[in-house]
Amino acid sequence: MANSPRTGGEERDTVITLARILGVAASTVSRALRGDPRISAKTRRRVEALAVERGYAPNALARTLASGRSGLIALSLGPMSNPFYGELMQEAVSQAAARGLRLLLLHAGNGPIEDQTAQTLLQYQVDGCLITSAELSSHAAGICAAHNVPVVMVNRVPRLHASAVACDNYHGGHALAGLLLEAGHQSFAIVRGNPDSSTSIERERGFAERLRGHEIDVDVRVDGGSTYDGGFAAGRMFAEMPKERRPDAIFAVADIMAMGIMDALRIAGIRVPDEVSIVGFDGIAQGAWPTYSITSVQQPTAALVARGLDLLAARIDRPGTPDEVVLLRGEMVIRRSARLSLQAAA
Amino acid sequence: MANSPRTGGEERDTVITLARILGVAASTVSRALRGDPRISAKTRRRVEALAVERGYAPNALARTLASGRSGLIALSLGPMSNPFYGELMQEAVSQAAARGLRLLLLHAGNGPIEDQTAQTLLQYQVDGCLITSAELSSHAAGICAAHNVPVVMVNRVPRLHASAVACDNYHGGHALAGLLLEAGHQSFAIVRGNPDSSTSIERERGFAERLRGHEIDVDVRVDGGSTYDGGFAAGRMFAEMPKERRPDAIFAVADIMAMGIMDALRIAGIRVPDEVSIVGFDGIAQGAWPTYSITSVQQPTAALVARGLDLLAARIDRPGTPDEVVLLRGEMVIRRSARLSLQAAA
DNA sequence: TTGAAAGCGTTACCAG
DNA sequence: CTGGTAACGCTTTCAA
Repeated sequence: MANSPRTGGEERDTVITLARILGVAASTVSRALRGDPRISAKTRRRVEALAVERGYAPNALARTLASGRSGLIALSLGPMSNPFYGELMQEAVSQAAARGLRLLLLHAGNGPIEDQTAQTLLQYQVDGCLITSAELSSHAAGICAAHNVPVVMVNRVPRLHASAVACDNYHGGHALAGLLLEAGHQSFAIVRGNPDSSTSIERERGFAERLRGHEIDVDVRVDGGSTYDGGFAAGRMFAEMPKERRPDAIFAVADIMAMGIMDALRIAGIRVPDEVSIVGFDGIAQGAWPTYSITSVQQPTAALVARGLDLLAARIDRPGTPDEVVLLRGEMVIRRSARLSLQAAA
Repeated sequence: MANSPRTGGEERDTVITLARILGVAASTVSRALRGDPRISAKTRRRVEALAVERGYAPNALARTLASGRSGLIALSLGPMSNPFYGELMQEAVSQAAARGLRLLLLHAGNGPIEDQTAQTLLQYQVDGCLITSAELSSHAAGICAAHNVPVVMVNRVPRLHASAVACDNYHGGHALAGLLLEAGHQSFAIVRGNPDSSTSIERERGFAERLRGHEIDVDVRVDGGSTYDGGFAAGRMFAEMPKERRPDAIFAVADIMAMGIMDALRIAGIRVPDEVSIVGFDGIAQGAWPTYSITSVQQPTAALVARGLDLLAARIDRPGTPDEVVLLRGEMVIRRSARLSLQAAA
């Protein structure tokens, strides 16, 4: 006798329990419960009724062992200090549940996913990985590839083989630059996030190229590390510049940095958008707070997650399916942190 | 042949693979890998060496099936719009990993945990549940109890049978009231969170009782729903009150609401702390931002999670272990949103 | 100290 | 349409 389940609790029902009660085979119960079309409607109803009556829940682990499918998706999240990841997570939890998938939380925070963590992927037989931002170590990525565990990156386009869903960052940056140009801005700054993430790079590229189309260069480029503090530091730097040399429009590649910048400027007594226009990216809820009211590009969070799960499902169901990169356009949200016309200029 | 693992990937090693290579029994490999003392040091070394060499990872699911222990902890989180839960989550992920446990994400957001979700607990044989805020439906709680799945609530003291770890909310509220009294405040308001959560109730009670000790009553009580928007609405209400009738000290039972209140007051041109003192609770990172700088009680997040996992571990290892409620004191963090002395009063 | 075999709960295959 | 049986990968009991 191998198993000694939790002492005290009543023994759980199994397919065999149900089968015995109904006088059918265990395999019949199993098939009926999964809606196998070969089972007669009558038998199916009897089985289902009994299952409900007794509160039977199939053992997902045993099922995995037998079928090779766990219904588990590994989830890795970026640092929670950026509310964007929290929003993404909530979306992921509810959408996964709706599809009958469970999320196994692998990692949250800065820094790469440790190799040791990658073991978990195998140990728990996850059907796939959903990775937002954080980089998978190449070793871990190798493990996934070797064992055919599909990987989908959300909000980042991968260097390594993996599928991805991201906002069309280039397009968003492009659009924001357009908005600022129309408002008659002359000198521009960019506050970068993580300087080697595709997200930051593409947003910057879209922005800069739109300016170049007007023969304008970005005057200042600073790294803000995708954090509030980084934004705040950048904001202080702008505040300390002599007014003539200070850019009159700033693009923070993440709203969370825009918030830091705005706070630093406010403390320095510099008025937004009267003296400086600020635009951000992500469309996090906090950006809509009245004290910030950030003009931004809203990430299509729900769609990002939905398409991410689609890609995962496709590669789970048809292992050969090639990698795919999906870009979704975000919507520009115009609020009050950037001025809209020349008249309003100082 | 039941199983058809992922097509394409090399077949994974199993205890049997290793056993065959070494010319020993599978049970020997199993025992050696788990450090069973009965295995000779020499055999153990050989097994370990081979396991490392081949990157062998035991199948956690098969292990669960045989042993009854999954190493899985179900995690349920409150709404991510309150950064406190994000902080708690990061802490939970890293501490769980350090203990060799994995987190299965059950739920995140407002609203109770659905009954259907509770099925997951059984299906995946979780060893225990860590629940922050959100209420477990009584049906779900019943399921846990019947199957002896230990439940620990973090940041909330349960009505139902379950263990709990929380900040000493009463004490925190008490301390904050003391601070405001010392500063010479005369009239007080409380902005409640979720009016029937133990968290909100205890914070309010501690605060009010300290005032009562000085024969002072709380003048205004409003519900803020533990959200920024709720705080903002409350702040607007305060701003609209005639100055003579306006409380000169406000206790928001959550920092996130304090932020909303402060923004509303700032917009109305009311100066903090010169005209009104604000204190919050939780000690979230955003509260330290220079534009807010909230005087608050810092929750001992890391300790909360650590003790929570301790309680869970205890009940997993010794199923009979009785429920326990642990209260941890938070530290008061004095910043600039509340004035400190009479002089500073308007 | 080690081996052999049974069993965990499910699904898949092959008969009927 | 349904039943029987083997198999998934591991742990555990029992025997040696």
